[in-house]
Amino acid sequence: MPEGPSIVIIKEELQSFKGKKILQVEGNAKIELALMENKKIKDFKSWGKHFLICFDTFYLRIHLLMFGTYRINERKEADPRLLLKFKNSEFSFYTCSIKLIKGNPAESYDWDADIMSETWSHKKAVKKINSFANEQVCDVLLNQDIFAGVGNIIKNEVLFRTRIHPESVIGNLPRTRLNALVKDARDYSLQFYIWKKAFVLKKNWVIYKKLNCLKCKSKVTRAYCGKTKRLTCYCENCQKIY
DNA sequence: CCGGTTGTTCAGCG
DNA sequence: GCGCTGAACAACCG
Repeated sequence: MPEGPSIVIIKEELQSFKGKKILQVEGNAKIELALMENKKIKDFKSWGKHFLICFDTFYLRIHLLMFGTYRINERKEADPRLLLKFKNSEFSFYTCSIKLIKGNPAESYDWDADIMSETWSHKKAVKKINSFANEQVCDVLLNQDIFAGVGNIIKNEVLFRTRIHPESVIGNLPRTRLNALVKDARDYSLQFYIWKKAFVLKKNWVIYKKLNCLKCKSKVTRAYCGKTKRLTCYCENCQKIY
């Protein structure tokens, strides 16, 4: 479920609940559920992999982690972490992290760092990346302070699309290559969103979990790269190391 | 059918 | 206090 584009899709699917009054709250989240009863949902927001349910004086921050799921007007068999019931409708979240945070999310996030945001800033991202000169590209792409919403699939695909070896060191990347990387992180995330909505995301993967390189047909290398040690699929032949 | 994983946090250690 | 490692969480897919 959980890379940035998928969170934007959740936000869209829940739009009809905006402004509606919550009649009943259930779930095993370790928060004070009663606080939401008889309150109206002010807004839904997303920042990277965070999904936010906003109320007047607080908001819920939901992170789906690896296995989180949700349902709208239907239930899973498992106990919901959070179930919000309305007059003739409901939605629920499962196996996720939920925090209740006081205040307004507008002030607590760097919105320009969200890869899916209308206000995404390429320039700010480049500036931040330059302070990680000794880090590997595969780690920096997963840094949520720089690329909020980019996950392991987007990382793999972007590195292949830009022909950059995952273990390249930031300080060695020519400026044009760094710009291409940042631009494609944004472009591919928007593409991921379109493909995901059309249920054709997986079939459009070009390197992630592929056996052979689509371009040169050589065997795709699989390794747990960088400090993050996340599965990385890449082509030794087509992706240049800097 | 069982191992791996679209993710993050935290304890424990040197 | 730092960086690093491993555990914990927990469910679905191939």
